[in-house]
Amino acid sequence: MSRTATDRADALPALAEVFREHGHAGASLSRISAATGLGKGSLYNFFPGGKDEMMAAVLADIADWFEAAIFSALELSDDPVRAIAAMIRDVDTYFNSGGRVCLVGTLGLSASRDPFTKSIRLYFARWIAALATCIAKGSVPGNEASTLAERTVAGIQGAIVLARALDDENTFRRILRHHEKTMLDAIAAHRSRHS
Amino acid sequence: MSRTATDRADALPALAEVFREHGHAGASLSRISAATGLGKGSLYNFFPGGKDEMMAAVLADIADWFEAAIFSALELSDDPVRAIAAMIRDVDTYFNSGGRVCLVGTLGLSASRDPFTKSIRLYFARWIAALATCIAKGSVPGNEASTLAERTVAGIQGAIVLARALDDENTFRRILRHHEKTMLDAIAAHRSRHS
DNA sequence: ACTGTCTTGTACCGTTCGGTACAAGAGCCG
DNA sequence: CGGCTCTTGTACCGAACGGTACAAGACAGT
Repeated sequence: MSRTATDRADALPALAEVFREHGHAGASLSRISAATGLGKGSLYNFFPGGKDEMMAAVLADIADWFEAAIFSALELSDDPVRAIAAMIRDVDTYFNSGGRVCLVGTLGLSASRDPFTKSIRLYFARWIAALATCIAKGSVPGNEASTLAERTVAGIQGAIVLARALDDENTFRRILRHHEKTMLDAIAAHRSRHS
Repeated sequence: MSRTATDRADALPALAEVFREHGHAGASLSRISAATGLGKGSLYNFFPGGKDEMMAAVLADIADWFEAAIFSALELSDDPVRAIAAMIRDVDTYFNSGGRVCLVGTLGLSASRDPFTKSIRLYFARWIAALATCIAKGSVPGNEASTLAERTVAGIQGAIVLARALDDENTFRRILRHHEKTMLDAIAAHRSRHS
């Protein structure tokens, strides 16, 4: 008995990968156990609620990471051009240029999303809102900034789907770069009009 | 014993819905049996290869439908503006404004896609190619038409993800309409430059 | 070192899984 | 109506499922 002093937080990354690859239904306890290196005993010690609690913990972890690394940066920066470029770069590395799936997005597509609908909705709503306020700081009118943010987040999700289907990282990066340019162009257009 | 004279083709729509909602892993035989109204005996009579053959049949059916209803129309029409508008309309109804998931896209995201990677890649490559040739017919240069088509298909997939996550049909339609306008604008711009 | 608490491997539970076997029944041809 | 083929419900298989129980073992406090 190793008593690894492992916090449940240490298992979350491996846990997330299993859910990403196999979905909620396909992530069996044996696969989870193999991926995390934890036996059933430890798993149910850390997550008494079973698979659903594991998924909830993973979603919360993802939400925290995005909030800290992306959303707050979008809202707090006073240089929207740099903030947008940083988001695009972070998104590219996080999703591994389309090689890594967005767990929140895929979970939302499946029928087993029911207990997590609120978390899923919040994740995307928060992303769009943060990006919209960032764009709006570049003198872009609010409603235009909102639709632009919405289209960008949707484009990122679509880029993941497409890059995975075509098994081509360049597809992902190409689409990402286009959205970056579109947002920066919008800011540039409204700024020049203001001068 | 009803001897319903049912061809396996009659079961494909219900089969597709089960796979759409629950994915390959989550679509258990009991669920499939309930959704199609066919017992295990009939299912394995029609699909001796089990779940994988069912999925393959569904994918082939989907590919046929898109080829007949969308792809060929994009390529054969000599009026790209009307063809694009028709595609947008058909896509909106087919995906039920984001209420219905794209099976090919979701399958590509999961780890159980392995036996179907070729079908998945073909589906998207075909869609992008057909849309690109249609756009190119509107005097848009080939490479620009290609990236435009790629972004549109990705945008549609992302719109499904987002509309499902936010549970809002308007999100889907809004994004769809934007892509329609973008393509038509590109055609209009290059056409006017030609006159 | 002893003890009590926390952690963990393992055995085990009932259920459901994908898949097979096959007999009973339905439709068709004569 | 008698046989023959095709279809289908049902029983059944071993394996894997999610989850529980619990004893053996590892740590911390004294």
